Amino acid sequence: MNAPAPMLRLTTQRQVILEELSKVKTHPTASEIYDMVRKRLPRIGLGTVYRNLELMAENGMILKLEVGGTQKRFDATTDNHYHIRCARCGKVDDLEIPVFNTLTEEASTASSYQILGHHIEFTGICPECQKIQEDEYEE
Amino acid sequence: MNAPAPMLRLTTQRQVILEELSKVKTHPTASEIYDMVRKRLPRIGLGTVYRNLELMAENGMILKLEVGGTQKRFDATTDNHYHIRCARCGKVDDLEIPVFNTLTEEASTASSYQILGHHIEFTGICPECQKIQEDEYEE
DNA sequence: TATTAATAAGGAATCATTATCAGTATAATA
DNA sequence: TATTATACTGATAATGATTCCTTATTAATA
Ligand SMILES: [Mn+2]
Ligand SMILES: [Mn+2]
Ligand SMILES: [Zn+2]
Ligand SMILES: [Zn+2]
Repeated sequence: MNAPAPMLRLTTQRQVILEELSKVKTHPTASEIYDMVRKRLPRIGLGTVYRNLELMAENGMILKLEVGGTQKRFDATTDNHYHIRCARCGKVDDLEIPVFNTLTEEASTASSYQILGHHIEFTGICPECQKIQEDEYEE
Repeated sequence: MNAPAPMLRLTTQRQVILEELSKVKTHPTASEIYDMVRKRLPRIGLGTVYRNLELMAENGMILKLEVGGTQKRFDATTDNHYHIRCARCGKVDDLEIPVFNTLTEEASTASSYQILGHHIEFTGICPECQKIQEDEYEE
């Protein structure tokens, strides 16, 4: 059996991390969140940011996105939705298309895994990077 | 303008890496591939494995999977298909359901990104881990 | 209030990956 | 074939993201 989950306290640090993450739609990395939070809590440690993001993700308060790139990203919007990542600059945006709940059922019949969920990651070039590419082509 | 892409030589190392990767369906990590290849080329360096996996992925010879977990995984099957990852042991398997080509079109209309493609990652519990969980429950 | 448990901060440690570099192999060319 | 240019290897160092560890605080509870 597993140890009982410790009860989560709503510390100042935890609260500010959640507030700052909720303010943005950019799916920031841990160190980006660290920079945001540090403006309000200059003494906070990077480890604290990591620990709390991890804990909050485990408790379903936020999403931990394991998308492409070297760093994990975080999302305060917890309802299931899809993402698109720019292949050039790495930016991650939400993609506003309906979630395919049927996919999970279809996967259940096709696999011996017990399906828990799914995530779709689109890849593309963001508008800004499209412009840059056009400029490069002219040279 | 960008420098011309250097021509790829088919070195022994590159060939053996590709052959060993093609043998398995497990989506191995770089260090797992290193272990496989070392049985045939004991002097190969880990850096060589990383370098060649990267180069072959850039040239479309293999896929570099940016799925959840701490390590990248590689796949010699380059046609578009979906994956499922065990939330407990991290194993990655193919999921045999048809690819939704319509998704890319739908994403194009919903987003200002220039869509390049998409990948679906299902999450679940693999058969082996299901058994382990049952055993744990009995205790 | 005394005790216990959760948490913070800071720093060290770990792990995956990438960069550097000197020497080697291969391909192109004279 | 000899020469030259270029891609490549293997060893090692460096980097970067994340986790771990230790001590001090803080909050909850008896
Ligand atoms: Mn999102
Ligand atoms: Mn596959
Ligand atoms: Zn971009
Ligand atoms: Zn498993």
